[in-house]
Amino acid sequence: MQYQEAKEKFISTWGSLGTLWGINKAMAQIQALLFISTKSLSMEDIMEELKISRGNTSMNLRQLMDWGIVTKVLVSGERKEFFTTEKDVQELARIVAKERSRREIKPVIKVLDEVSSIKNDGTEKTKELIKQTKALRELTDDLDTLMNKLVNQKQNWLTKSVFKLMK
Amino acid sequence: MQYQEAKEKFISTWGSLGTLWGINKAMAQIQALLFISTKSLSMEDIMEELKISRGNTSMNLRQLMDWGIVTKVLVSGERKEFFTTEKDVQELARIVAKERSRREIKPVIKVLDEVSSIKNDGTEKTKELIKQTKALRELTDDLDTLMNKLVNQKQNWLTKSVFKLMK
DNA sequence: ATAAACTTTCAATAATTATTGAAAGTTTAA
DNA sequence: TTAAACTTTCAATAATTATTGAAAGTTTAT
Repeated sequence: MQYQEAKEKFISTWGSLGTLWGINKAMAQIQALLFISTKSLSMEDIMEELKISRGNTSMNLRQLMDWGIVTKVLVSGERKEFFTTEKDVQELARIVAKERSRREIKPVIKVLDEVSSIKNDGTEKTKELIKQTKALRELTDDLDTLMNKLVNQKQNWLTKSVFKLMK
Repeated sequence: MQYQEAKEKFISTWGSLGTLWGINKAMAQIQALLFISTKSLSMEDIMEELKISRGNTSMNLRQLMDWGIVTKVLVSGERKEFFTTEKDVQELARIVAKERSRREIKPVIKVLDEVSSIKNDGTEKTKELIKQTKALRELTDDLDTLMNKLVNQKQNWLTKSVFKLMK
């Protein structure tokens, strides 16, 4: 496999994996392209490489910047904007975990709290609803906490003590 | 908030959260309905509660059974089939984690391996591609391993030692 | 063997989500 | 101030994904 093929394979795989970390295909592909690029890229560069429209590129770059994954870089002597992504995978994971927690998990916990605190009228079905939503709330909360803790250990978090402990 | 409202809120929230654990809306809603139900339900029951068609119900129930989340139960004296879901949240998490690892994460690791093992022709861009896909491969693999380990600790895995260690 | 009771399949359709491209908006240089 | 260079916006459209419903298939009771 040569460079070009490998690059395309990486970009398309990472793109379709986007759903796993909660973002859309174009967004993931732009990030993937920047991730393996040795220099920052302009909108023009990205459009050309990924064969997507200007509008699409603009919107998805903005979203990536909202997530804090991509940043603008000023290239002296150039008028147009250039973009780069966080290059450290662990920092990337930290950002993604934090954002998903904030955007998706926290709101769900809130709803589960509301649902599990309805008045217990003593009926079987009400008891079951309360019991099960409470259990789910706790699990979701635990997973969220764990994820954030893991991911906030900036140095070697995975390969160090936690990991060994669990052998 | 009364029972009916709480129930609907739970089902719709859990349904839209489906993407977070990688399944579609109807599938997640069926699972949610079964999860808070005190007895097993027939296809008819599910169709009626969720206002979805017979075909949709049938297909999504089959998928849930493929995942190993839902099982048929035989109700004596009844000809039609009844369904129930795993009621223990931790066991549920275990199943979901295992399936997602198998269906999504493992295949990605395979591609990252292929890409990162291309011939190093010494150019900057090739070195970058190899370096970054290797880093991503390791992170993905570590997260996958960790997830599986966590989730295979059947008893109190979250609230016990791991959790305390990370305080 | 037959028919009633039930489930599955799948082509058609609907709903949702992503993408385009051109007009409007903004910034910079002269 | 003007105009060129660039970015953003958003209505229209395309692509994708989910859902329906009726025909085909299966199982069970008699």
